[in-house]
Amino acid sequence: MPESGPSSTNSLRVRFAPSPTGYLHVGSARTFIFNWLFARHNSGTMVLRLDDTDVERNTDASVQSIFDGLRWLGLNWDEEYKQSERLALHRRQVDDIFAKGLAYRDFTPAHAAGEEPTSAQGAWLCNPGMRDLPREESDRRAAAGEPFAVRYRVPRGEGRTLQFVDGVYGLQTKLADEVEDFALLRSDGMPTYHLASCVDDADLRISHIIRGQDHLTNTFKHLLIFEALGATLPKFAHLPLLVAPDGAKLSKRKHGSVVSVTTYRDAGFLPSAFINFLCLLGWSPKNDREFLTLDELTGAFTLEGVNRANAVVNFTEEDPFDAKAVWLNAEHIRAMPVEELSRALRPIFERAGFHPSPEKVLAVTPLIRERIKLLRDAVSAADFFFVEELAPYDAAELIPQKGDAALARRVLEKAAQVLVEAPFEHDPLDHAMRQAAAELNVKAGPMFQPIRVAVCGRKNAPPLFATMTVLGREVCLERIRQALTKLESLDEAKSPA
RNA sequence: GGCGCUAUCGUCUAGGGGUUAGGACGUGAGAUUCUCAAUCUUAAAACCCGGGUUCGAUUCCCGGUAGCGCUACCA
Repeated sequence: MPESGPSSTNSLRVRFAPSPTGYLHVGSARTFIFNWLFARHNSGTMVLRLDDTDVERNTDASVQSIFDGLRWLGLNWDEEYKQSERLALHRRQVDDIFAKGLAYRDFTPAHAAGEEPTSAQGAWLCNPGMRDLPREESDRRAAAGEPFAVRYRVPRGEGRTLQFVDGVYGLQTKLADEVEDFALLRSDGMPTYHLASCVDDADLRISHIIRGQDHLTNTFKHLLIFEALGATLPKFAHLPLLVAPDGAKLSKRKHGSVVSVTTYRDAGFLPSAFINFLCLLGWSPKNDREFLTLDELTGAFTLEGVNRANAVVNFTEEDPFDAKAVWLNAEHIRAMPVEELSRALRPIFERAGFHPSPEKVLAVTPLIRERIKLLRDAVSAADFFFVEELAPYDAAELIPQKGDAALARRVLEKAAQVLVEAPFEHDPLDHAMRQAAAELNVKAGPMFQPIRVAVCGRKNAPPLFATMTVLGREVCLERIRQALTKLESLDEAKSPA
């Protein structure tokens, strides 16, 4: 369909515009993901723009953390901008709007953040004294160096209706008379969010603005700015908000690190699972599917599938992660090729202080992959494969529920005998051990439990023969010997009593 | 306060004028198994309230209520 040059692709362009005032939080991540999905689904362009006009609150650490989060997600973007580098354009456009008479200077001193606005009782719309200040006086005061903000002169008393069709929420209308004279430029010369955002969206030819629903009503102001700019209006689509179980908007301040993307990363979520989970919050493929790969999500994503009600991320004090996110992560882990999963697991083990060879990790991976929900679970699921010396455990664990220490000893002694000779491969081991059980006239359960505890140091572990195969003959025999010693000490402790 | 948005199991959601209101997570029970896990079967669990419209509303309309958002020289 493109008729001209090589660079001429689709004109569909979306942007993700975080402001670097904290780490990347899950709501922002979802907005990013939806934009990305929309762009890729439609072969459009994804723009990343740092909305950093709030000098006071922006930090480099935050910029870093946002990039960390985005990089982890693994979704790329095509173009990158920083608003702070585009100030000249913003100011020029403000001058333009002012020159057209669509804005005016407001010399009222700014009130401090958090301070109650002057007329809190009713809706603040404008300060007629400033709005109607004669141009000569305005110019004179400005020339005299008096600080001022520039405000948009919202049409009043004309009964004008502002409207747009939202890609998610449908037709939105509002009376212009109900929109306040919002600021375009602060008295320190910095553009406001509304101005900078619209100027850049127009300049970067953004075709679809997909963002959080908290901007739904701001959009009326943006309509006015685009009009003043003489720019073509992009399409808007607002996303339902992600909220905490108490219904409040997810905030870094109130909910802490559970809303940070890095928390999920560090706990061992797979990016694919995290993305999958976030997509299911406020969007549905409408075919009862829950587990979706990135490709499947890209193929299925449409704005029509986005719903309108806020979605709860169901975390608690005890458990910071939504159970569905955890389940999806387990699903994605199981869907991963063993080779790939083992590669993902290596750094986890390293960080925990284990340094197994890649081959060993590869051998262990299939044994634990159905037993872990988060990557970090692998440490507690597999530690006994890597330690030189088993962590101390209660000798009583060696005794099967229906049995006594004597039985445990008989079983372990028999096992020690058999294992000296038995080939260390799964099926032959299985065969040999079952035969040993038959000879002892012991059932599988009571037979294998003492051995499992001896070899793994705990009752719950992966299947015994596969585990022993990975551990190897020497380690198994040594641990069984140690278990027998433990049993003796148990007897000694008991007998004098 | 003003303006706006929203409302289906605990949570995420499907659906839509007549359905046993579907799925998933989680929870309970059972099956399987050398333990755990995985897997399978199964159970409990929802249309915010009140009016209309209609032969019939959970679905459409209006009102109420509740929640959320915006109402900054924050974004």
